Amino acid sequence: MNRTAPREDRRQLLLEEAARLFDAHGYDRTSVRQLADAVGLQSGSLFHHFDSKESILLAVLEHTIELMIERLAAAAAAPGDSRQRLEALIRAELELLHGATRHGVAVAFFQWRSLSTQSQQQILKLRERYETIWLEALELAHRDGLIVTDPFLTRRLLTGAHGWTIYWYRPDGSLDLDRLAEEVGRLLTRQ
Amino acid sequence: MNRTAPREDRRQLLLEEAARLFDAHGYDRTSVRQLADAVGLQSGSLFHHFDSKESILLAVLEHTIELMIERLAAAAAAPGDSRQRLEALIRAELELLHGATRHGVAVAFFQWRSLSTQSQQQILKLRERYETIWLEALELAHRDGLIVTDPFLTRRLLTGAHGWTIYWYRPDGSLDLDRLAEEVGRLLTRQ
DNA sequence: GTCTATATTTGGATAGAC
DNA sequence: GTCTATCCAAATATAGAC
Repeated sequence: MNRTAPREDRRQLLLEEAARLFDAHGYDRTSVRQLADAVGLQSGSLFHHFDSKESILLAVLEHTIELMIERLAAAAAAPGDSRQRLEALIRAELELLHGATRHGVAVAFFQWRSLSTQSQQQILKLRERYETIWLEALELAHRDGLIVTDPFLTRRLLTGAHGWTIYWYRPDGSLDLDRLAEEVGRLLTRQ
Repeated sequence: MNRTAPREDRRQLLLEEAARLFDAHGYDRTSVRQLADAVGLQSGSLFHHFDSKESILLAVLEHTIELMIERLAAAAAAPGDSRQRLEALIRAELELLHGATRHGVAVAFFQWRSLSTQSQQQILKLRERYETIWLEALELAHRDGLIVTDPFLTRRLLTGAHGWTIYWYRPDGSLDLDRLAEEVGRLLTRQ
């Protein structure tokens, strides 16, 4: 059975706890001692697994964005016309932002500035694969007359609108995620 | 002549430089030594003007949000129908984000999490006055059938879309600010 | 009101035993 | 692979002279 090896378990656990802490307090205000505590290690022991604190953030981001690409690609691959595809992507991104993956995704949206310039470039390259999926769907929607603003511009505005939901949207409130996705879709496409 | 006193000049200069540095590097990665350097002081001398590093961030935010309220209120007070008012507010917010006020406004959007919980509450109260102006305009637009999504939801999505422009929009590029504002307006209102 | 000097804490990271 | 112990740098903030 495809059971993860203990070695990978430990690393995976650390990445999850790191995502949670970086999301809750910000990368800069999270100490390596807090990270170590969260996985039941002494701070020095962390450096057996990672070269530096920054490399932990980098690993969180890489892992998270790979996952984002996977989920978004799956949503884009579902059958349907351009409207249905666009709705699927909106729904997928909101699920990434508010489902089980939320901590890592929040970090991906709002903590990348704590990386060195070099690491930022590296992450940007990864992120481009994610954005390409979006752009293809938006260009299709544009050709079909579903959206009238430029796809590139539309995506950038949408990125901000979606990312910001982290700061106000609670899926257990009166507006459920399906409904939010629907409203975003209405706003984006012909009303 | 209403000339600012030297005492106020110094404080004002520090707030401007602090906004610039906090915007460029983030509050947490800006040291008091850098702040002091930027205004030609030794680090210890800063504490004659401010109680703590956090109180500098708080002062930047208070000053900036007061200014945001002022500008937004002015835009809202201009004559015109609900569509024109909405367009004026969009334009005003984008000017705040990309004009001379941009550093402070960027800090207001993305650095508030570095404040203590108490200070965050304080800033939130101030910010509510800003948001009230938006909500009134959006409710008007909603009554006139200009927008169909809930005004409150619309504002939250718009906040994110606008704030995120910090990370990609450059007013000296091919898309000027008037044009961007126009596109945002198109997206928001009936297309 | 600014300086110099420094107290004090905390942070990331390393060394070497086990 | 983890622990203990600790190094070292950097940070915020303070004290007291000028």
